[in-house]
Amino acid sequence: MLSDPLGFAPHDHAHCVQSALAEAVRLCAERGVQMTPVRRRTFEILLEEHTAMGAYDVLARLDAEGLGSKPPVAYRALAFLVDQGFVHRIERLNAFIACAHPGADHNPAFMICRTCGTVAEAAAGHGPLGASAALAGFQIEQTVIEAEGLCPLCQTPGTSP
Amino acid sequence: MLSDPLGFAPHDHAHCVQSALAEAVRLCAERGVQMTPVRRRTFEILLEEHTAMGAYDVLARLDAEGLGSKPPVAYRALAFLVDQGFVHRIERLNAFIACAHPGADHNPAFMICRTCGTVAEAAAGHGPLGASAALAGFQIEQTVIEAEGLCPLCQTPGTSP
DNA sequence: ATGTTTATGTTATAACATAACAGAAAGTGC
DNA sequence: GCACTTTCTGTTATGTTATAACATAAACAT
Repeated sequence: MLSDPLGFAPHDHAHCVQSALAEAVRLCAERGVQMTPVRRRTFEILLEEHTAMGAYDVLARLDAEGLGSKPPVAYRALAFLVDQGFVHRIERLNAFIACAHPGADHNPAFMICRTCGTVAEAAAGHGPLGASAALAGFQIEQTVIEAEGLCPLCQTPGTSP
Repeated sequence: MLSDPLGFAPHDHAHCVQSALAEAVRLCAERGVQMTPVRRRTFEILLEEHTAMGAYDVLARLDAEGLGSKPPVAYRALAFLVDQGFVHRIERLNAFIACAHPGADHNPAFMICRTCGTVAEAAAGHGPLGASAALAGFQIEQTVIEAEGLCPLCQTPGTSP
């Protein structure tokens, strides 16, 4: 139940929040960067929600807790978390999601359910682009790999989460 | 010179504009949809520029030609062209680019140069997600595969296009 | 010719994002 | 500790991307 590489299965959520946060704190110390209250809380919000959230949704939560009410507050915290690899940006949704594997090697791919909005993270290399890019002489630095479709639950009508 | 699957090499541009447009017109007739003046001109602009353009950039061009000055005009034309597979949306850039292979089977991947902004289209299946998705029971409908990095020219300083 | 579908024009606003600068807090060297 | 530097936060203002909603017009079908 704790191992959930595919993301659509249920899991021990309280545990994954705690361990991801602890790991992030550890990595920050290791890297000499600061896990400040705003950053920490932003990460916690994303971990707790366990779904992709827009920057303004995160901001609303921060605001409710007195941690900042203006867009740059949320965008800065999110940028930090993305830089550190604790959070990923989902381009397709203009949204952010807590990383399922903080600290691990990173070139994530995402599966986005168009019905329920669930986003699951999967591992990916640089995908099929590796070969094309090598041929073209293109030097890949980052890849965005996102699939949209139907999650297992939403494929059988009436069972959407 | 006419065959340019990788996109970074030079090619006969006037020819590719004409043939892509003719092919699109043919496909519209075949599909019973209308290639109206706004849609046609929008496609031509993207073909001529041969680069990823924001919706508002396209709109500025349409406006200059008296074809429409309000955002929905551009967004509607672009949505139509994307639906028909004549144009692709580059999520990473919030931009649109004319398709290099109109009518062909489609699950394109893109290589985006962060220095010069050139975008090249490559073929891709559903990428590495096919396997993960199958395992997870996720039904893929569409994929976004975009790589950001340095194109061949921009890797050697001083030679950026 | 009349009704139906499809496309365009326009207003207004929503949603997403950042530049730029002022002030506060944390870390550094002495 | 104190001065200095770097980093983070607060705020104003604005820029950029995108769509809902409704009115008008053009194309198509019978």
